[in-house]
This record gives sequence, structure tokens and C-alpha cells, in this order.
Amino acid sequence: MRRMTARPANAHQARLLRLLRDGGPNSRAQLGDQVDLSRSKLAVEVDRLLETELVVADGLAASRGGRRSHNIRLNPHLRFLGVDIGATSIDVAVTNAELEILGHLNQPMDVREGPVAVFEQALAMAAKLKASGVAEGFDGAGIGVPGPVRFPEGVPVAPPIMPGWDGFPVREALSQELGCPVMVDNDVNLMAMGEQHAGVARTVADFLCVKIGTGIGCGIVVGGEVYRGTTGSAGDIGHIQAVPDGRPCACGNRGCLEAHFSGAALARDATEAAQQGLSAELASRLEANGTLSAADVAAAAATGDATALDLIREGGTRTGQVIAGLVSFFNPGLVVIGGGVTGLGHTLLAAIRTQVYRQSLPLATGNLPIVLGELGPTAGVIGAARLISDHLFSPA
Amino acid sequence: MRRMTARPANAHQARLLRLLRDGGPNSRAQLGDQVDLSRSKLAVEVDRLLETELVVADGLAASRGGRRSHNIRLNPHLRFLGVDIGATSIDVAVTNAELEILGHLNQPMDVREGPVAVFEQALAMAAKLKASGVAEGFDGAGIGVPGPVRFPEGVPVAPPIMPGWDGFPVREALSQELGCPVMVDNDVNLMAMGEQHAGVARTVADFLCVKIGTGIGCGIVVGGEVYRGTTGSAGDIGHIQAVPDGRPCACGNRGCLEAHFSGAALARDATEAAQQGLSAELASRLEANGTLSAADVAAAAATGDATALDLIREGGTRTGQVIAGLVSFFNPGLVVIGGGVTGLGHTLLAAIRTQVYRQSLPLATGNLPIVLGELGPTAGVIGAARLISDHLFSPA
DNA sequence: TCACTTTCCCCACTCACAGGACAAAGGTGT
DNA sequence: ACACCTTTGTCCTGTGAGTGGGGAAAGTGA
Repeated sequence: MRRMTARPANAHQARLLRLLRDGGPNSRAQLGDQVDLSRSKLAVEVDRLLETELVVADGLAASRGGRRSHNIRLNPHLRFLGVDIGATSIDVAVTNAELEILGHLNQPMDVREGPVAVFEQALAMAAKLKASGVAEGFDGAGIGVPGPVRFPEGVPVAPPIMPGWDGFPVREALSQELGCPVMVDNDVNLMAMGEQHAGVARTVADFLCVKIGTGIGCGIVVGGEVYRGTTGSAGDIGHIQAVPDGRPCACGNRGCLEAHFSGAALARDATEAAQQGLSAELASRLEANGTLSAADVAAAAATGDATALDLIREGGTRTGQVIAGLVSFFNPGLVVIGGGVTGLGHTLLAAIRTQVYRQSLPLATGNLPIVLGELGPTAGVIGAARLISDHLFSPA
Repeated sequence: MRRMTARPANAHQARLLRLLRDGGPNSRAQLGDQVDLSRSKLAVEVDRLLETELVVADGLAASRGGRRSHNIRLNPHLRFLGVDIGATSIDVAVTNAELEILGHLNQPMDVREGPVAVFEQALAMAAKLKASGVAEGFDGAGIGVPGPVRFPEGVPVAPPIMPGWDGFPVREALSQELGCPVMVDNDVNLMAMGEQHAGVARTVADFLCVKIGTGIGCGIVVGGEVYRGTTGSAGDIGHIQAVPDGRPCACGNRGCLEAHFSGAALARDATEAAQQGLSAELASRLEANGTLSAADVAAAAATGDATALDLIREGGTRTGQVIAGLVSFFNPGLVVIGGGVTGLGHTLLAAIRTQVYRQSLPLATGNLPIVLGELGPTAGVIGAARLISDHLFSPA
């Protein structure tokens, strides 16, 4: 099929496309109820959208007590590609225009191998998804990378954990390679957008999305829009000092949150504990695999291992301390916890909650839910699809 | 003179009013250059504004090489009242529509005497200004209070340092009393708006404005708009933990920033140091006045008193620690330091800068100015006037 | 079958706005 | 002083967006 290249010609059309994306197929009449337009005007705009083939007519809707309405839906052939590049793995997914995942692949991959190798891998995964029949081509792609991004240009800037990525023209290169529009953002921002679109944050305008993976980052949503900061590094909370004169961190300071708790730090602590004989459970796992990861700690905690539980609780407390500060400052309506370590589940969440509710003022925490992300590993790719669809579904 | 009651009828008129407010009197032609409207349309809107008497014609402008243009300016009789209620004093000022201060009064007053007494005082000061001839009445008033505010209703909520203010209908009561529209906001937000309008933050979209007075608060500006948080308590950074297991704070926790550094804490520390004989300078001042304030510490520091300098430096370091975290999180384009303790001047600023530049990542601090507020005690009242003028200069 | 509802299409009418023509008012060079 | 250009303000008309009504089409329920 020929790829879509049309864009909405005006704000009305953009509005309609987003309604169809977020609300699914809809009758003309129902659309009319949601946008403040006269019936005639609505008909004109819908007809124009039909001409561009961005939307298609799709049979008749159920009657609401009178003449049945024609259903309108986004073109079912539209396909978005969502790529979420983590520190140690790549997620690639294909969605339709309603951002429903049609196919999803995950592969381990070290981001430090550099942009060329990583994107070769990602494109191979995309090709595999194509071959499986869920897509014939892509109308747009969203890319998440684990570091700060100069958003308008789609270029990573000075990413600490991604040597070799600084200044790599991700957007341009992939746009060329894929032959479709591409948008690039920080992976944490995409997770926030994912949870906002299809997860726990659907109804909240201002919230924080804390992603604890290999590192720690925080997506900031203000008034329904991702806030990226002056240089695109907003939400970089991994290097906030959590412990005065604490552990040395790769960034050169001491006591950074990331140095005390993160996927990497947790694995290191667990290994140390196992070697010191503090936990038989962890020690046996270390012997079995040769290394320990956050997942091992989660598993050990699930068996009731006291050392593992302590590690999680202490990490949660540290994280909670930092989040408490952010809550006082930002007064969000919701805090979402996500990322690789969500496997640590309730133990972690409880520790974070305890610390936040203890340290922040009642006015800010009074009605503040702190919850785990709902979408798990799909949050990033859904957010990526959402990113590019927001871009494409806005007036040209 | 009859008070203005008109409001702009549409977004174009609102835009023009704001241009005239921020840019001063202007010719019709120059306005046309700034507002992407046809000359005919512009003429119509300007004529309508002239009819409402919100703006007046004002002679001829200088020639730009052809026929001279007529000057347009906001009605010179418009008057806004700005009231900034601090913890220990009240500032009241009258501005014209261009937000230039025409008269300004300051009086000590303890906010804990309650809203009735405080507003009686504030209204008396407003009356005094009227009597001095700078205003015959007010077309709008902005009020700043030192605590969180439910912004749409203009009602303080659970203000820690203002017992008796919780739920007091400030906006409604003052609107009745003054007979003009009133908007109420947190004093820190108003300071931020003041610095944005007429101070150091004129050209910055995203910045933080840290006010260190009796307490510590932080105004947050995102995309040129003040961000207030879900419940209006955003920016309440005084109770972020700065010192683990530090001093007990009135809020019930330990180690809050405010407990370690603020006007109140500084006065306490200085008194203690004087009593312990650590500083002859402070001791003599204590003997002279009976009490010590932040201003005494500033004066002592100016004479080179080591103890006073140490107190300031330590406080600046603490504050810097917290700000460093906020900078990592928020990635602002500017940090403004203001409030009562700006008298501590460069010593404080240097300590804060050192700490922030040391603790935050280069990407966030790379091009981050940290400066003192430019407007001093007038920032609050200018911000208050700006608040109400923003309200009045928006489509009804 | 009939009365009623809902949806959809068509058309005339309103209104905002742009943009051109022109006059008024001022500069600039000879 | 004069011709000529530039800028500004006003008037007027054309255009295109959008509204709202009328009525046909298509359905429901009694």
C-alpha cells in the first residue's frame, strides 16, 4: 500500500484525528457532539479527511433512535513504529493509528555499542515485524533514547551513558532510512506519554513519571504536555544528591541517587551481599548465573529473603526521599513509578510511599496517588507512537 | 473619574492591550507591525478599544519617513493596586496601566494577626496612597499572600504560617471592599511574575524564582506562565529536607531547608552566636536592639565579621544543595534569588552558585545564570499588578 | 401504517477579514 | 519651491469560512 503522506490542513482536522485516535472509530454525529462545529462544517472537514485517506468510512453505526450514522475511523492501514532504546535492550513495536500494539519485539542490546550498531539492530527488528505481516511500511516513527535530546532537531546531547551518541543525527538518519517522519525524545518522556495515553495517567494534567532502570529519570508532564526544560535535560533526577558524602558516582559527585539505587546499583549491592554471605538465596543465584541482576533481587525478595527485601526497602527509601522533594516542589496530581525495577513491585512502592508521605507536606500529598505504571515495557513504545502521531496529527 | 469596566472583546484586542502595557505607548503603524493583522482590521479593533476608553489617542508619533502616525496609549487614568502581604510586613503600591509604580508604601505587620486586621491595614495604606493623589480609584487589584492559594477562587488553603487565614475568601472580600476585580496568588509567584515583567527574567520562558524571606518558597515559570501545581502548593521548597536528621522544623519533620536557613533561622542562629560570644559585632548589635534580624547579619557581614559570613555561607550552601536538585529536575534557563535576605548579597549568591555548579550536571548548569532579583521589594507589587492586568487584559 | 427521531445534504445568508485603491501627510532631492 | 517618493489612514469590495434552516433519507416504536 502507498504510505500516507497527507497531514491535517487545519486545527479542526487535527482535532478530529486525535479524537479518532484516542476514542477509536466514531460516528459523524458523535464526533459532532465532541467538537464545537456546525453540522455542515463538520461534514466538510470529514469529507476532506476522507479525500486524504487519513480516515475511512466504515459501515453504519448503531442507531441512537433514528437514522443510522456512518462510522468514521482512522485509516486501518496506517502504521506507526515505536522504538524504545534502553541502556541494555531495545523494544520495537508496530501500532495502528489508534496506537494499539500489533506486534512487539524486545532484544538485549548494549546502548554503548553506538548508534550505528543499535539502529542496525532496531531496523532489523522493524523489518522482522514487517515480515510477520503486521505492517507493509510505516507512516511515522517515534524513537526513545536513554539520555537528553535536543528535541526540535532530534539529536542526543552529551548523554552520560551513551558515549558516541553525542550529536548523532538520529532523526535525520532514521527518517532517511525508514522513509517516513521521525521524532526523537528521551525514553522517560515517552514512558510518561505512554502512561498518559493508555495507562494510569489518562485523566491527570500534571504528573511525574519516575523510571527506575539502569539509571533513574523522571518524565514531567505539565498541563498534559511533556516539559523538557531549557536544554532538554529536565527530569534528570538520577544525579540529585540523595546521601550527603555518599557513594562516588560516575558523574564525579558523591551520593547521587543513581549511585545508591538503580538497576545497576542494586545488582552491585546484591552481588556484594551474596559474596559476604549475607544471603543464601542471592549467593545460590550468583553461583548459578555468574552475575546478579535486579530481577534476581526481585525473585529473592519474592521468596522472602531478608537481605533482598532490605536492599529494596533501602533503595525505595532513598528514592522516596528524592521524590518527596520533587513532590513538594512540583505538587503533581500523580506519581507513576515504572521502569525495569517495577518487578520489585509492592515492596519498593511501599517504601517510596512511606517516605514521601512522611517527608512532604500534607497539602501536597493529601490526595496524591503514587502508583506503579500500568503498561510495563510497552509504555515506552506506546509513548513513541504517541509522539509521532501527535506530530503528524497537527496542522502542517 | 469613572472607573473602567470594559474588557477586551476578543483575542486581538487583548493582544493589543498587552503590547501597549509591555511596550508602552505606540503608534498604530508600529502596532500593526507586531500583530499580524491587516491594516483595516487593526484600525477597527483600535477604534473599538478607543470607544471603550481602555486606550486613548495621544498626539502624533515621529515620522518614519512618511506620513506621521497617531500615537495610541493605554488610558493614563487606569490604576492597578498591588498588595504584597509578607510574613512580617505589607507592601502596597499603585501602578498605571503600564505597571509603572506611582506610589509605594511599606509597613511592618505580622500576618498572624489574621486576615481582618491585615486587610484593614492594607486598605488603609491604599487609602493613603489615594489621598496622596496618585489614584482616584482602582480598576483592579492583585494580592499576594505568603502561603498556598486555591488560585481560581482566590482563597488561601492550609497556610502553615498564617493560622486563621485558611479558607478566608480574600478575593471576594477585597473585591467587595475595593469595588474592583481582584486576583489572589502566592507571594512567591507574584515575585516571579514581577521579575518576568520588569526584572531579570524578561526574556526567559522557563525559570525559577527562589524567595528567601521569613520562609523559603520558589516560583515556577513554565513557558512564560506561572505553574501552580495541582492544589496550588507548587514551589513549597522550604520543607524539602536539606539536612538528614537535622533540626526539628515547625512542620513536624527534621532537617527542612527552612529550619536551617531563612530569615527566621538566620536571626536565631545569629542571636545564639552572639550569646556564645562568637562575634563581637553581632553581640554589640544584639545589645543595642535587644533582638537580631537577617539585616543585622547582613550589616555584620559587610563589616567583615567572620561569624556572620560563615552563617551566610553555610545557609547559601544548604540552599544551593536544594536548588541543585531542582535544577537537575527542572532544567531552568535562569534562577532568580530574591526576598528579604537579598541584603546578604554577593556572599549568599556566591555560596549558592558554588554549590549548584558543583552538584548539578554540566548539561543543566552549562548556561545557567543564577542571579539576584532586580526589583527588590517592588517585585511583589509589580507582579501583583501584572496578575490583575493579565486577568483584565484577556477576552471576557 | 403513522408519528416521531436522528442523520445527512443542500443552500442561502452572515460575517470577518484581506487586500487594493486612493487620499492625506510627511519626507527628500533638485 | 517644486516634483517625487514613502508612510499612514480610510474606504470599499471580494472572498471564503462558517452558521443555521429546510427538507429528504433512514431509522424506531406503537
